[in-house]
Amino acid sequence: MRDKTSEKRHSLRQKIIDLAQVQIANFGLSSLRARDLSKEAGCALGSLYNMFEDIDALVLEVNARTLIAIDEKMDVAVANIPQASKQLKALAHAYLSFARANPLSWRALFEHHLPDEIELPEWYSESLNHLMARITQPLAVLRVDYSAEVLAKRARTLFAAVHGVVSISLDNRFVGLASEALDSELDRFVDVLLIGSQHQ
Amino acid sequence: MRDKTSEKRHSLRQKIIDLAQVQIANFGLSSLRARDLSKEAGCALGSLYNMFEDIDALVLEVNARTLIAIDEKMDVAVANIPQASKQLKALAHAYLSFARANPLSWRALFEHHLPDEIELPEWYSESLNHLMARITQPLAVLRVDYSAEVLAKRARTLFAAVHGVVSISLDNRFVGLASEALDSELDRFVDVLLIGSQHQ
DNA sequence: TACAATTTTGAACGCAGTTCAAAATAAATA
DNA sequence: TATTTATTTTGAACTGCGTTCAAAATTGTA
Repeated sequence: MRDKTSEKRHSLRQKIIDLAQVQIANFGLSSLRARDLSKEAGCALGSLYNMFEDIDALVLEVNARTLIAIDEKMDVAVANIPQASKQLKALAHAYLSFARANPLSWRALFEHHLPDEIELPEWYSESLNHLMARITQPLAVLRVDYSAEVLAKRARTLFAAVHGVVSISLDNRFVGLASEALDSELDRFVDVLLIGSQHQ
Repeated sequence: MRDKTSEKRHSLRQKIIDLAQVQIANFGLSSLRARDLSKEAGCALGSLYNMFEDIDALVLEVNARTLIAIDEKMDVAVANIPQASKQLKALAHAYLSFARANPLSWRALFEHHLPDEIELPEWYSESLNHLMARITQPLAVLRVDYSAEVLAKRARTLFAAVHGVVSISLDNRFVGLASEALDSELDRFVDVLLIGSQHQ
């Protein structure tokens, strides 16, 4: 009967992650409540803390899924594109497109901060690295002169820049670019980066 | 005696903003506590809510000061630089330098989110616009062909990109660029943007 | 000085994450 | 199968926080 028990545990755990994911997607990270989740999952409040160290740990699970979802979109985006520069553009647009389609899940990735001293779990960092590798690949083709080390730096800088543009545009703190304008602005931006990098 | 009262009110208000500013600078936005502040300020808990609508309003005051401080650093940074492209680089470095010197205050600017529906007060938006104008100015010199509208878009995109690079580098979520490497990486990055923009 | 208006106060409220002793359930043993 | 032991689940209770508001203190006025 051990299987039955641990199976139930596992399926409840998944159910809770599912529910948290939906909640974050629909109402944002700040709307997540331990009590709501346990009620929806049909378990006791304390059971949540049997499944997860704390709410942060649960959020990490949801964010990991978001990272995977972004990665999958990126995978599809570059699938039939042979040219490396076009691949990079496609990646940027896929990122924007995901952020637009899933703004609250996407924002949760960056809103969520672990308390100081606490490190990200390795499996989470690996997801991040995997995402970064998506960028490294086409960049390596464009800049065969880059060492692995430089390549890694440039890939992260490139990601950071695109992320910044998407981020500030979708946050409505700064008076916004109209949403339609954002596509062409991002397109042009990646062009500028590529051209600049080539002429450097 | 009316003057005495409103003067005291005003100085208590300033004192509370001062205290909140120090607290955020030293221990981050998430360490701010209404009870701590009132204790340190030597007033009752309720008095805080006579001075500020809520804690968000207080945070906005602190963030406004941070924006002003950034603006001042930028002002100094470009003071003796005639060349527009060098000014833009100097602005980027001033931004990085401020973020590095005041990481928690700087992070509070972006960590803090008002609840949905609630708009930023106009005086705050104006500070943001003022900061943006710092970038618009040299960019206008470099690209006299830009209309005012395009100029505004490009300035914001430029800011967003630089912010993204600084942001992701200082957040320790992504495996970090060594701090020394960041300066030269940012320098090169702005070069790429400028060169790319010129050749576009 | 007596009264009215204003300001300050801090106990109390609601809500949220987290804990943990007790209850329920499952496993092991006789 | 009946009994004991181990494991898991439970939810009331604890703590900490932002916020409120009736009462107290203070200030202004007649």
